[in-house]
Amino acid sequence: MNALLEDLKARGLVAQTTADEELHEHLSSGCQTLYCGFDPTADSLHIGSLVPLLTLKRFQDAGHKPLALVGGATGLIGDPSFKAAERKLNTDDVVENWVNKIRTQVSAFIEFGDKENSAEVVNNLDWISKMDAISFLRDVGKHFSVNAMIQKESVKQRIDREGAGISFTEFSYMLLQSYDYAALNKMNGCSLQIGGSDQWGNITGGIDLTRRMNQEKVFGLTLPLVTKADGTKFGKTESGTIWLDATKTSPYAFYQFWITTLDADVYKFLRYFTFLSVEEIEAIEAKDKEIKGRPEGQAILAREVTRIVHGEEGLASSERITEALFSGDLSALSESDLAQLAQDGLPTTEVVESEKSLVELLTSCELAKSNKMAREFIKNGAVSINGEKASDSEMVLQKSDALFGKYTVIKRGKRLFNLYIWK
RNA sequence: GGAGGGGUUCCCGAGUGGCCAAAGGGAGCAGAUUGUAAAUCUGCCGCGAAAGCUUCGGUGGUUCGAAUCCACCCCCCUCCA
Repeated sequence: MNALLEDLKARGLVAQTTADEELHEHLSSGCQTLYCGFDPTADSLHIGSLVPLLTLKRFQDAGHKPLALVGGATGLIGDPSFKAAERKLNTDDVVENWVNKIRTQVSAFIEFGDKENSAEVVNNLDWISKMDAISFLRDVGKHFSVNAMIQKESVKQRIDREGAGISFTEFSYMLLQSYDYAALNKMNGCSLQIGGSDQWGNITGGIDLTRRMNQEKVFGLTLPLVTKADGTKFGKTESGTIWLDATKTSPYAFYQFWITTLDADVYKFLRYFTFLSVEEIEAIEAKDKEIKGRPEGQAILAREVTRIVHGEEGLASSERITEALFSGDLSALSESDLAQLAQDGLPTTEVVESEKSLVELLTSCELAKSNKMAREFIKNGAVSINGEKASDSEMVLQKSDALFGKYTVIKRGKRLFNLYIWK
């Protein structure tokens, strides 16, 4: 039995594996090379990629060599797996730009150097772009049966479902990803591919192709799709996707995302997203069960994950804001506390006028999408100014009323804040 | 290339000339309750203070009036070649 694999299973991180017993042996017989692909579909990865990224690190910590593959080539094609509709193609330079950003991002999660198990980042454009159409069709395509490909669950809905469809471009995606595996096996001796459970079809395709092209037996392991107990989609909030890039989702917003994790999910997420041991997590859970009232799991989860993604500083600033906004009296904050909040990344809006209506203040930032919504929020009693509930929808705020003649903190709903700085 | 079916507000999906800013569901948001949970209940859910304005793939047209009819175009699906 391999300890790493046992730990992954205990964490619920193993959805499927190929040749389970042999994989145990394989991982127990020294440093193995594994890879996981990340396709550039935006200028940043989001928390959906966190599980595979952390899993690469788990393998590295156990002595294996992780390769992070950035899909410079596959990103130009688009993975159809479990996607309801054909996707728009992005241009070369857009994808290239994204590749560079994601390469940097991915690199933060694994360790580089000159050790046997030091990580590497590879780009499949390096080998796929060298291949010509004839070789692709003869050397790769010949190994695939269309009959088998259309049976794959990952493209079924696109083939069976009335109104959907799949282009040859996207249908070919599986061949490219499969070829990646064979190529990495040949070049780097890579013998394990990991990925989300939606990648099962692509991974097994790669395993088959590697056997046929290189006569090598390689393995696959998929990670579970992260789901929430209430059935809603993981990783989205009102303000959209939770990105790993601090300029797209602030460390504070990131921290808040984890704080609001459902009780029913929090211990599972601790297993998935932190490096705390399974025993430690079980102890937290047991303790939370004893005390009634607010559990500690969410805070620990938020702290651990924010630290992993945004470092100690990002965590510290997130905690400062959270502390100030949620457990204190806003009017008790000092001028320097308020300045610090702005510094820490609390959403901030500058006000140049010397007076402005509450409705306008709300719509000038993310707090309200339209005047109508702003009035609705005020009417419902959802808005408070410096901790005081606002009830007059036609209210006008003066600069002179601001805290220290400069700051106004407006809250909408239970947990959305904006700091206004009067100039 | 031929024949047929389809593109509706975030998603699914109803709507075939006025009663349609457009049923229903989901998601989302807000209030009460609470723990910055869950469950439940209530309200909101195109813009506008209102008059009204903009929206049902695109562009034109018919009509007093169009998401609904016509023409052309774009995109998707199915079958045939």
